[in-house]
Amino acid sequence: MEREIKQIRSFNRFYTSHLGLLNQHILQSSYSLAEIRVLYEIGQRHSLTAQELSDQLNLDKGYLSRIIKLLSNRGLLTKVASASDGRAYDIQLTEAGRALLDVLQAKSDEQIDQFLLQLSPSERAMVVNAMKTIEDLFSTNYTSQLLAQQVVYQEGLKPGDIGYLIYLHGVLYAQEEGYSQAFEGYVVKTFYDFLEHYNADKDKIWLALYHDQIIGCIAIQSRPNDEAQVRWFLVHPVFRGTGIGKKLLETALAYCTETAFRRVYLLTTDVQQKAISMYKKAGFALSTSIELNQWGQLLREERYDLIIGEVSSSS
Amino acid sequence: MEREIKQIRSFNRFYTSHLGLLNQHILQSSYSLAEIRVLYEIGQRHSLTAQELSDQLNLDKGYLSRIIKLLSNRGLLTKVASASDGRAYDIQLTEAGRALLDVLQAKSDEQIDQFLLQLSPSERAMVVNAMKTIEDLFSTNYTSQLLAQQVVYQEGLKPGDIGYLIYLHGVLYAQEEGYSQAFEGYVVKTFYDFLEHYNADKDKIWLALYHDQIIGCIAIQSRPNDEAQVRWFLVHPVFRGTGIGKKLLETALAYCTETAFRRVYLLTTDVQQKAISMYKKAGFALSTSIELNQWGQLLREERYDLIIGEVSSSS
DNA sequence: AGCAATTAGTTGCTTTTGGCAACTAATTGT
DNA sequence: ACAATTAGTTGCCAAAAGCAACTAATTGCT
Repeated sequence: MEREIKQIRSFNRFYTSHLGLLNQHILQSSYSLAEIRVLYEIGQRHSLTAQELSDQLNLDKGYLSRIIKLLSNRGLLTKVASASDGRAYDIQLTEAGRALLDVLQAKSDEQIDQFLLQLSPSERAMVVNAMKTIEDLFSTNYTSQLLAQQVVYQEGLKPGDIGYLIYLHGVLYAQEEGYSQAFEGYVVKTFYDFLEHYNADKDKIWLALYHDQIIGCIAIQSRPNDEAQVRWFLVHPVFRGTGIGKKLLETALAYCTETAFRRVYLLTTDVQQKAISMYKKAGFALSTSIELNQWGQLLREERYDLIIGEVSSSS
Repeated sequence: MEREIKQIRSFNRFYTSHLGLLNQHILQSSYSLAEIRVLYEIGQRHSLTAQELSDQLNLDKGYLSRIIKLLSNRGLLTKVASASDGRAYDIQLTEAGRALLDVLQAKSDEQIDQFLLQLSPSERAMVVNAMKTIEDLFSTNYTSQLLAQQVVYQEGLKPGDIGYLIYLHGVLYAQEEGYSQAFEGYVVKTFYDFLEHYNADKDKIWLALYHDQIIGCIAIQSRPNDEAQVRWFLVHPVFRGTGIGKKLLETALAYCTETAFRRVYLLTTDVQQKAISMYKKAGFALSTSIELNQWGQLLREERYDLIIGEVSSSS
């Protein structure tokens, strides 16, 4: 936690100075930062009262009153007596105000553009994704359900995906279950096996992506005798409980049905209760289990099986 | 690009208001924002001159001079005549200044803490990573040389490292050489092989880390007959040309010498000219080469060998 | 309905903030 | 060695911003 606070503090200082640079062009215009913020806010929200502005921008109402008077004198905005409150005014931009705002915005956009040009497309994507992440997580009305709405599903792999999946397994299982480094080696082995015997007609992998980042995964690996194994079923903790796991599992099982696998099985450990309950809901039943001392833990490895066709659709 | 600019503009407004909220407690103290920023900057960088402060914080030197005088009068900082420049002063915090800064920082930390408590550990990690990314890519002194000064070297692996290394190989070789997805599968295989025959006494891997992120790597895999193979030699493009590759290679070869390997070899392709020139500088010589149609490219795979003891130290 | 309390907005007054230019003294480049 | 540059200071001034007293409309309460 200490380290995280330090990082955030550092970022705040960094971005303060960055925003300062961005706003320099405004300081060179004949308007103050506060004036521009007022213009901007009105532009954003069509019509509002001085009170709302003062709340939103944290400006003293006396100061704000003068700013509004000045902007009004210059013909950038109009005050219309409020219909519902005789004390208040609805403030709106005039055409001139809108035009000025557009010019200022274009200038600021140009600076952003200038900066973006120095980056490669993938670096740009990184920046934008990082900003989205921060905005999403900082916004007070945040729920993981909201994040989940932006998740995209995709079948198949692009370069880097396998590595990232191994990374996720290594990091998350270490963090959550205390698995040792050896577990990641095991994951490498399973992927090696998958790729070695890869059959494009039968083997499939699906990813759940949030802003191009993998946050969920499931795969079907074909086995002899029309059997199939579910592998690498994983949902990033932030996104759990939002239906992403369910969706992935459904996708994979639907595929098994249509591809005429006779039986689907999977291996898991007893610590994965959340996943196990999803398996059971989907019709899987425990078939065998063994004690293993593995990955720095004493674990019970369980095998679950599902006979296709026998599923009692319980959704 | 248009979409990206819009996203960034939105983030800037969002974070402006966020920072405004964070800074409110400072405005309630008896110091101005500028004064606090000065204190903060001095606290961060132990000792600096007014000039450096002015550059860093974008403050007018006249204004800054007065701020420094005021803070000095209040006993928060001291001016020591610079040893190297008779015009300049080294500015440092006094104990009182440090104490004040600590109090202010504690207040701001408390706010950040309050916010972080609402997030899960992995959400916190997401925020911190996103901030790091932005900071890295935005830093105006985005010269890799400067970034490289913050790079830390480390021997051995922690959970997630192998996956991340595979990820880096997959992404970078696809981006830079156009290698197909199959290349990443090959990397998985090499890691599988490494882990399968892992011998803690002989096999080693070194990482170069920037803010805990892997940006460079090299490994030594022991082979029969006192031979060793150099593997996964990689430096993230942003950090190339900063001596990180050289340092990694030197570390690995020094290890080979002291571990009494007789011969070191490595496999590479002719497109890796930058790496090859480093190998040659280190004493490696081309031994064999074959044409391969692999990973979506027509490549010449080359083997380089170095007989230990025969090295003509050319550094 | 009537009256006290509250609220939206304005204005006068004041302090603080911060920019600019002229100045001193030390340093650098040629 | 001397012009040009640089670090830092100071005087001067305008813009920015806070505070309190004020008007006029609204709300709440009995």
